[in-house]
Amino acid sequence: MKYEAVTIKDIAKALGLSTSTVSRALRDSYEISPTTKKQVLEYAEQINYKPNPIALSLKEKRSRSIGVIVCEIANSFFSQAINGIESIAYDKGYNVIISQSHESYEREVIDLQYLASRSIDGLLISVSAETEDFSHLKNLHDRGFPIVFFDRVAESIHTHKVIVDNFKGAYDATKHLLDNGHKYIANLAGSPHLSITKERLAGYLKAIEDYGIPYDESYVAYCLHGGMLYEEVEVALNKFTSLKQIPDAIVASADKLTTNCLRYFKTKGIKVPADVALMGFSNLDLTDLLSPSLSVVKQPAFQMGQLATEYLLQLIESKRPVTEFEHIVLPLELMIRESSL
Amino acid sequence: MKYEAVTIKDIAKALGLSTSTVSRALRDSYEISPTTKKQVLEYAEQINYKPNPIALSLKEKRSRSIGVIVCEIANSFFSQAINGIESIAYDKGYNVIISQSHESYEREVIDLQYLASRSIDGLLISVSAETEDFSHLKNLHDRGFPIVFFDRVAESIHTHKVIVDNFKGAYDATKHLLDNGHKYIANLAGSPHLSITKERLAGYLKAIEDYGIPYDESYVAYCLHGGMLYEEVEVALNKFTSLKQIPDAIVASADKLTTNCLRYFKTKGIKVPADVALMGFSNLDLTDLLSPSLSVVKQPAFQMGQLATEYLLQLIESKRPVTEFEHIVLPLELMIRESSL
DNA sequence: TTTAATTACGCAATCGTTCCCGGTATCGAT
DNA sequence: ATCGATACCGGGAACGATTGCGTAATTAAA
Repeated sequence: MKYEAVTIKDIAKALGLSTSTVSRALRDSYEISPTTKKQVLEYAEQINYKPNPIALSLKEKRSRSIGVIVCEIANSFFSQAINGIESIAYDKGYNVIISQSHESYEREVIDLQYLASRSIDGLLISVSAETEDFSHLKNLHDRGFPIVFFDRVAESIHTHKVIVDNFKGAYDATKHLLDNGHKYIANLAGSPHLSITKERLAGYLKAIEDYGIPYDESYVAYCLHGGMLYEEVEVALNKFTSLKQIPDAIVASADKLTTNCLRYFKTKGIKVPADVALMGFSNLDLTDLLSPSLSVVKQPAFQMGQLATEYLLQLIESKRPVTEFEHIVLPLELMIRESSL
Repeated sequence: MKYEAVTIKDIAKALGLSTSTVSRALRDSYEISPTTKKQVLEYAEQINYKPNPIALSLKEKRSRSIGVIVCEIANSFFSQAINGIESIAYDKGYNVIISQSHESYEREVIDLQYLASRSIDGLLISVSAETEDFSHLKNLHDRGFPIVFFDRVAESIHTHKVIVDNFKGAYDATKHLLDNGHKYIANLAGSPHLSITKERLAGYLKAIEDYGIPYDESYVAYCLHGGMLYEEVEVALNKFTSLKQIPDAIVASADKLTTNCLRYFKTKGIKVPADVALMGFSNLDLTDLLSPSLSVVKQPAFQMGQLATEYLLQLIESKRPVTEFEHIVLPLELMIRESSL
């Protein structure tokens, strides 16, 4: 079933004018007499004329829409970031087209192809947990396509990036556990390919080093899907709990990692923080209602989305190639509650 | 900074052919010789030619993208529904453009205008809590624009609708509390304008009626923003707790209502379910980890998104006007846990 | 009264693609 | 040798809007 919309031609025909005149009248050009303008404007209003954005896109070679690729929108960090993205895009008159990679490299590549084939003016992306090869992004970027990374970045691509101080966040979280007397702190890490995983791991390592605790690699476990699958978290935690010296605290490096960790403990009847303390990265807004209430490292997701979008629009609307790129590092917020005591 | 993409003209020029021939070769027309086809295909591949979807949209009068308007994507029900929407849209080669009304009528109208001005082929919408007047949707629908409602529907508009059995969900939830010996059951309701609020309220009322409990209107409180603001929930619960007969159980009729209710009790030191039992509509996937674990009525959000999208695409791709509309009512799932015992 | 300037509008190209018309060339059949 | 058929390809309009340029009509200036 077709939805026929009114065009500038309909107005022109009805009023016995040319399309040029109508177009100019609508744009309030000085070349059109006040009489004609009034006539056109009134008729356009009457028949509810709306300019066709697709025709404009074709002519102006811009669609006024931006693409966003994240792993999952049903993840509080990303839905909050998208809120930030949307708030800026909305103000500037841009559409937002969202795609999910579901942590799959293949899907990310397809999404990118799909979006980049000229229906978007620029891209905001937080790469998938599987992504090791960034050539799909690099190709596009090299051809001048505006891309801004947030949270999970491709280090090898030289463009704007908005991230958080993952090193410090993990360092502070680990330090807090150490200060509370924990000695055997394990790190439940995300995908080893991700920049954030590496940085958070480094922060963790530095903290235990600063406290004179020898590094034991069996205290670090990676989850290739970033904790999206309960099973991978289960495997990792089974590994920890079967060590001869069971960890007395855990730092979980991502949202799903943290909650699935809590689920594991609940299932196994392990008491938090009595048996094991827990502190994780999370942006859920009800971590305070969990049992026990969760100590978390919280990212300024909304602000990250906003900043990334501002930089992207700056790239898109810049007249000439941009060569100076910002590398924004935002602070993280530590929220200490019951689970880490 | 501009991103120049290759067009069919570039291929035509490079190969000394006309654009018509190139176009036909790319679409594998029988009118083109195998030699020419091969040549064109290979060159197109080489220079990474991708057809311009905007030019196609202009010509075909369809954009192959659908709009979605929800109140908040940072709401588990909606993010799950969007996952369902996206899964179908992706399979059928459609883009998804998401807008948020943030429960504001004004914003919903603007979003709709923005989307409907011909950059989308159809719309999926769950109306905002504020929306009483549906004329913005009615106008569009009357002009043949494909719209499908899910969850929060406009009863007066005759089109496909995908909802859940809210009446039964609320009835069963209330019945469960009654069966557990609760007598003074309050209903924390959402916006009185919403269809779901009315249906859920009706289910609640029927249950207490069936159990011979007289209806007392002071046991029902509406939250105009659907619980999005903690303050409105606080006001409602303050009202309940100041009654001479304080409710011994509460049915919360929406996600945010439920969690904010729990937050209120935690803040006030009210024990759940010892002091007051709680049962609410929620799609959070960690209600089992809350303190206490939450009894919920859960909606098949993903499936709702999928179904709504299938019906929308059916409308969009139908050759002639559709006059028979589906009114899908899906069952709800009751998950009994600690908070309602 | 003639000329120059101003006003107000139309024509046509453009964006990238498709598709309806043609057209030419080659071949086989008569 | 002529005709018809087939194979193959190009020209140009169209989608909806913008815009540079041309021009008629009107007005002002000389």
